[in-house]
Amino acid sequence: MKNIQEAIKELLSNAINQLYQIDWKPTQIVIESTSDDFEGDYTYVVFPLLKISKKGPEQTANEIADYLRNDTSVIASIQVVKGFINLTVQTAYWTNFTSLHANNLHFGFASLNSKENVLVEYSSPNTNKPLHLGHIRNNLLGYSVIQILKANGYQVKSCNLINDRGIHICKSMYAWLQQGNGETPSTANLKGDHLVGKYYVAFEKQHKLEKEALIQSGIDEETAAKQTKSMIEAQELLRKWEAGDEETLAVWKKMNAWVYEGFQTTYTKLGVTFDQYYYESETYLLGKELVEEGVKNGVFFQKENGSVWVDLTADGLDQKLLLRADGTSVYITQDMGTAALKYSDFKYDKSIYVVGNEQDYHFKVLQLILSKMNKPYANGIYHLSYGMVELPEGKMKSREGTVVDADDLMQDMFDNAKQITTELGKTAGLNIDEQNNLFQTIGLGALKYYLLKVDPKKKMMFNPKESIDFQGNTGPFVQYTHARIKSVLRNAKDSSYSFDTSKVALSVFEKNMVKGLHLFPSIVDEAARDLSPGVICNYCYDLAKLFNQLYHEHSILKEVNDEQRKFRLELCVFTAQVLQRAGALLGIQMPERM
RNA sequence: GGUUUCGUAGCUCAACUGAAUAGAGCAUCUGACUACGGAUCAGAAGGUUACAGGUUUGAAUCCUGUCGAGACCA
Repeated sequence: MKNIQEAIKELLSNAINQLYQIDWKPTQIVIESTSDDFEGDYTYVVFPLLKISKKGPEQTANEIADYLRNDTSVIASIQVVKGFINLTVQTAYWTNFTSLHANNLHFGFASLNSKENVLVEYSSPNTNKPLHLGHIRNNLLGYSVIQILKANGYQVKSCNLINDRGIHICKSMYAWLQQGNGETPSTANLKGDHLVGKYYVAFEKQHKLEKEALIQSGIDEETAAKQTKSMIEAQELLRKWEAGDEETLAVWKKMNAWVYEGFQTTYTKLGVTFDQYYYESETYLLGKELVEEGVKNGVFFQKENGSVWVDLTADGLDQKLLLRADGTSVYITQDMGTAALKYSDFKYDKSIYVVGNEQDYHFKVLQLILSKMNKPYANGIYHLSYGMVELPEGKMKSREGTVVDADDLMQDMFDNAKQITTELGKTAGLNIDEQNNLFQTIGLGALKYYLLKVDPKKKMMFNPKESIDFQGNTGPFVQYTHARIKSVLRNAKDSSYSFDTSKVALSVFEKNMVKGLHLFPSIVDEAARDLSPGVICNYCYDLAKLFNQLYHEHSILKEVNDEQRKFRLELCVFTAQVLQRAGALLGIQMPERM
């Protein structure tokens, strides 16, 4: 069966070309869904055509409508309102469509691995403190984008570049060595990442006290910050680390191992996974050869003191340092090297970096440099730049303790789900494991939906004092609808739901439902084009809402007309199937009951 | 100082990339069947899309300026 939009565009282009002696391809025609206030399924707006028709909007619309009325195989009726042609599709198209795809578990998805190779880097945490709300947004976004791309046929691999070295981890190490008394996650009864984070905070506290003392003694703040005992010692640890000092390396390995264990627990709870891990301790020296290569080719230039720069002023940016006078590299140098490494590992066509929008400038520079060097992987680099999660007081700051911890938040969501579910008396018949599973599914569903429904590019607000809703435009609303459908299906007596497509009448509600389902493929496509899980969220909500409206207006199981009842049951199957698979694109599970 | 992103209902977010009366949820108020699940459904109220110009048959959307917020680069 031909896609209905394509068929309509073809009819329209035929009509327009015949009437006005031009040659418009069907692909040039734009149609849209008819607004709810008017009768019809699809609408063509004639205004762009007026210069060619040399007639008024209504007259032009009527001419086209009259032409289209000759062929009723696809279009049942046409209404013209001012410059808008509203087309109503034959009912049989919708009933056939339902019967054809209700049980099609690939509906809306492209065939597997039919498109380019994509590498998605996401999460990329530092190892000196636990994950927070910002990381959750990153992780969910990365995971969901991967599922969306896979559904569109891309071959996708994921990676996580862990920032496991540098001054930040040395700070935690110093504080632990000073004050830790050999404390471990098990003796402290604390997740490893939280334990290390505790010492990071302890370091900052001590550093602040020492700094204030120095300022009291007349030293300016900037120098004071560098000259505290704790900072000097942490820098010393970093030097030892770089020199390969065994004792330092042992502490570093031990504390990082604690962190990884903690991270893994959080990742598992969130449901995210990675095909490959990169560690900065192994990649931070990369990129220097690329800098040399660039100097040789004249893409970069060297200043008298030996430092290497690239001049991006012609591209509207500044001159950018690539290698310091003492030969040490900067962030961008490493990232150049890592890009090369990733390319040799994955031979990607596209490399997506899920990183916050505070690094927009950085990625612009990275891509520009690599394309100036004519690297084959330069054009494939794409920075999926997402907005920060803000609190009512502003940005989260670990130093000021205004951080929403990832594990705490997930626990809160679990507790809320438990409380609400119990209050509603929906735990009957479930054993403890099943209950905990359910609370987890609902709590995480609410959290994931909440974070993913917002356009990734936009910053978003989170108020810890107002708990995330379970009603209205939320994850649990969609989950509830799915559970409700499953309940209806459990109670159904019919052995088969196949129906005669010509013997079914469509009410407004039934038709809206079918049209909603019909949209799914284009939604999956749009979500990949925009790399936006929010598109999927909004769709799930709309679809669930359509079902609930249908459910209220029509009885399904008690419908006496056999064909109509089976048709509605098939709609149930179809809707549950689409909700379940759309949810999977978001990492949200759809429970059988809740 | 330069670059850049953003500003939509009291709050949190939409708006198919320029179309018909700018839509949802939360919060507030009102209502719903002895029905297959009320975490639901129906309704009311809430808007000069920050402001001022411009382009267009048509602007929240594109252009210019102003104000405000954030981020980044010295």
